[in-house]
Amino acid sequence: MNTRADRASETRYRIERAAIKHFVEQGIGETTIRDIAKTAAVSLGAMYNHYDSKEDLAFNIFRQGFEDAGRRLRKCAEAQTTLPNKLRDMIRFAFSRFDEDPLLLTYVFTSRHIHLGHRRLGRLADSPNNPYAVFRVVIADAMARKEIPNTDPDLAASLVTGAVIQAIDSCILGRLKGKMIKRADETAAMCFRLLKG
Amino acid sequence: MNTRADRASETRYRIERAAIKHFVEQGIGETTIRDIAKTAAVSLGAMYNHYDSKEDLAFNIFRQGFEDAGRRLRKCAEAQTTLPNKLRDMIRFAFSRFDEDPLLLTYVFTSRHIHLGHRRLGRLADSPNNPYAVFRVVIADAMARKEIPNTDPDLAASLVTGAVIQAIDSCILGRLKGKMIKRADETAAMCFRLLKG
Amino acid sequence: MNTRADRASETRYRIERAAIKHFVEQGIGETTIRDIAKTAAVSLGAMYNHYDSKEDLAFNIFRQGFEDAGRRLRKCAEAQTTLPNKLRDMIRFAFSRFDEDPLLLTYVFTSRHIHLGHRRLGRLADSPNNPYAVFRVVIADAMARKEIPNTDPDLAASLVTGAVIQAIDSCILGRLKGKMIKRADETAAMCFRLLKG
Amino acid sequence: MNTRADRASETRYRIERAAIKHFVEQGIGETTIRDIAKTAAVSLGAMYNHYDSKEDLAFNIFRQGFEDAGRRLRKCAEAQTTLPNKLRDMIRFAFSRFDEDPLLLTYVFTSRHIHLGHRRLGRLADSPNNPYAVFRVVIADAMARKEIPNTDPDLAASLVTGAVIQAIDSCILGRLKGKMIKRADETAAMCFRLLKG
DNA sequence: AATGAATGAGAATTCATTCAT
DNA sequence: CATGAATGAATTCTCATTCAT
Repeated sequence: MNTRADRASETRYRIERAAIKHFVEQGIGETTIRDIAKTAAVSLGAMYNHYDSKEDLAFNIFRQGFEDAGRRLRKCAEAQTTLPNKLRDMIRFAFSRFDEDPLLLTYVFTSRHIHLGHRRLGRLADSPNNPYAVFRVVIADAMARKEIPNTDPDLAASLVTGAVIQAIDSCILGRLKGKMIKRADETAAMCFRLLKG
Repeated sequence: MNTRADRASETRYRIERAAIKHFVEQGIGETTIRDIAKTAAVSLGAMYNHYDSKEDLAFNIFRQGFEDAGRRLRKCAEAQTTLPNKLRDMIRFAFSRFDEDPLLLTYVFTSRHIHLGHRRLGRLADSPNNPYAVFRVVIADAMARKEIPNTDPDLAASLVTGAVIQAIDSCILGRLKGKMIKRADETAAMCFRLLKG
Repeated sequence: MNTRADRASETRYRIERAAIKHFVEQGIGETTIRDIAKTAAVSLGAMYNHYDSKEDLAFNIFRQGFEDAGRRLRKCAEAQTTLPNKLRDMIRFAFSRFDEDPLLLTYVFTSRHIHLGHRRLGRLADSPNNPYAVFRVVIADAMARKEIPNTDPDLAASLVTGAVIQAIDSCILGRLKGKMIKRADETAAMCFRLLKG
Repeated sequence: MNTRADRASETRYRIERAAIKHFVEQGIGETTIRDIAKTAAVSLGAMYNHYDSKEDLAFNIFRQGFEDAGRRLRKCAEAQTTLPNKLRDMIRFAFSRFDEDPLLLTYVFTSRHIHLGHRRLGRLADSPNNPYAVFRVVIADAMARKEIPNTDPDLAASLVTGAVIQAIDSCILGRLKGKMIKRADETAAMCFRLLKG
C-alpha cells in the first residue's frame, strides 16, 4: 500500500537529506529553501507542509542527530563496567557512526555554534541526552568509583569530548585520512590516560 | 595630537569591536551592517570607507585573531625546550588571553566552521600560523626527540587542540565558571599525560 | 431521516457560520480557507465541494443577509400605513434581528465597503431589495403623501439609514450596551423628527 | 536648499497619496506594496525606509486623517455657542473637507471596519480626538445646558454621526451627486431636529 | 571621510486551489 | 462527497551597497 502517511514520511526524508547536504556544503545561512526543495525534488510549498521554516528544519535535523548520538553513547556506556571499556565503546560508536554517515555527523558537529534565531544550536538541544552530558556522567562515575583521581568533572569532560570531537573535525577538514574507526581504540586509550592521573 | 590617521583607526577599532560583539551574540549571518554601524556609532556609508563588505570585515577580524593566536602560541613554544613546559605556557597563554578578551576569542574559536561566501572561515585562514599547526609542530618535534612515543601526529595534535578548545568552549557555554587561567596548569598536565604513553 | 441532502446542507451551514465568525473577527482578507475549514470541522478539499472560492463564499453570505434584511424591511413597511409606524416597525425589526444574530448582522453591516476582487461588496449586491433602497422608497412615499415636507429623498434616506446603521455599529463597538430592541422606539421617533420638518 | 529632510518628506507625501489612491480604488488587502511604489515612482526598498509595513502605512494615513478630522471638528464646535450653530459648522467642515479631498476622506470613512492585523482600524485610532467623541461631547453639553431634552447621549451621538457619515457615504457611492457643501445646512438642520425632541 | 536616503535583487513565506486516493 | 499532501504564483520584507551632498 502507498498510503498518504508513507508519502509524507518519504517526502520528509528526502527533504532532510537534501537539507543536510546543502547545510554542510554551503552553510545554513547560505542555503535557500529553494536549494533544498530542488535537490529534494519537492515543491517549494511542500517544504512548509512539513516544517515551519528553514530554522525549524535545521533545528530538527540537528536535534535528532544530537540526541540520537547522546542516547546511543549512553547505551555504549551502560553496557560496560570499567572506564577504559566505556570510553572505547563510546569512541568506537562515534567514529563508526561518522564513517557511516559523515554528512549527518558533520552537520551536527559543525553546527554547534551556529546561531538560529539569536540562540546557538548547541544550546537549544541541551538535553540530558547531549553527548557532553553523557561523557560527563561516565567520567564523574569513574571518579566516584575511584577508578581515576578526583578532579573537576566539568574540566575533565570538556577535555575528553573536545578531543573526540576534534578528531572527527580533523577528518572533516581532511587532516586525517581514511576511516575513523581504525583510530578509535588508540583515541580511547589516550583519553583514558588523560584522566588516569 | 588628533590627526586624521588617529581618527580613522579609532573608527576602525570601534567598528571591529562592535562587529565582534554582534557576530558572537547573533552570528555573522544574522548581523547586519546596520547593526554594526549603529553599535559603533558610525554612519552606514562610513562602513564602506573602511571595509569592502561585511564578509571582508568578518574575515579580517577572524584572520587577525587566528594568526595572532598562532603566532603567539609559537612564541610560547619556542621559548621552552621540553614538551610539558611548552604545553603549559601555550595553554597558559590561550586561557589568559581568553580571560582578557573573551569576546574576541569566542569569535575566533566558534567561527571556524562558519561559511563565508562558499568557504569555511577556518579554511580561509589555514596558514602555517594557525593554532592547530603550531600544536602539531610542537607534538611532532617531541616525538622526534623521543620525549613521547611515536603516534600519528595529526591524531595527537587533534586531541590536544580539541581538548584546549573545548575547555574554552565550556567556559563560553557556562559549564566552567570563573577565570580560565586557574585551570591552565592542570589542563596542560592532562594533555601531556594523554601524549605520554 | 439522515439523507444525503441533509448532510450536505448541514455541512454548508457549518461552513457559513464558521466563515461569518472569522470574517467578523479577522476580516475577510485575513481569513484563510484553512481557518474556516478548521472551525467548521470540514476538510480543506470539502470546501470546494460547496463553494467555488473564498470570494464566492463571502459574497453569497453577504448577499443573502443583505437581501434578506431588505426584503423583511420591506414587509415591515408594507404592513403599516403611516410613516412613524413604518419606521418603528422597520427599526424594531433591524434591532431585534441584530440582537438575535449579531455576528451575521455585524458581517453584513461592516462589509459594505470591503473589496472583493476589485469591487465593493455593497456594490455587488445593490439590488432593489437593499435596505437603503427600502428606506428611500418609504421616505419618498411619505413625501408624496405629504406626510413630511419635500426634500431630497436621497439625502433624507441617507441620514435615516446612516442613523440606524450607526446605532448598530455603536453596539458592535461597545459604545451602546445591552439589547438594541429596547432603543428601537426611541430611535424611530428621532428618525421621524429628523424628517418631520 | 534641497536638503535630505526635504527629499524624505517629499517621498513620504508621494507614497501616502499613491497609497490612498490604491487603497480606495482596490482596497487595502488588494493593494500591493509594489503598486504603491510604482504609482509613487519610488523604489520598493524606499517604502521600508519610511514605513515598517503596509499595515503601518495604512494605519498612519488613517490615523492622521481621523485625528485631523476630529481635531478640526472640535475647533468648529468650540467656536460656536449654540447647538444648531455648532452642528452647522461641524457639518459644513466635514462636507467641504470631503469636497476638497474626497480620496482621503473616502479612505478614512470606508476604512473604519477594515481589519489590520486582527484589529479594526477604527478601533485602533479611538482617541479622544475621534469624530464620534467630538459629536458626543457637543451633544452631551447641549443636554447639560438644557438646549435639548435629555436622552442617552451615546444613542443620540450615534444617530447624528451616522447620519453625517452616511450622507458622505452616499456621495461616495454616487447616490448623491455634486458638491456636498450645498447640503450642509439642510443636513445640520435635520440633525438638530432629530435631537430637539 | 562622513552621511543616510535610495536602490532592487533575492529570500522567506503564504495560501487558494488541485487531484489522487 | 471527503480527504489532505502537493503545488507554485504572488507577496512581503530584508539588507548589502551606492552615491549625491
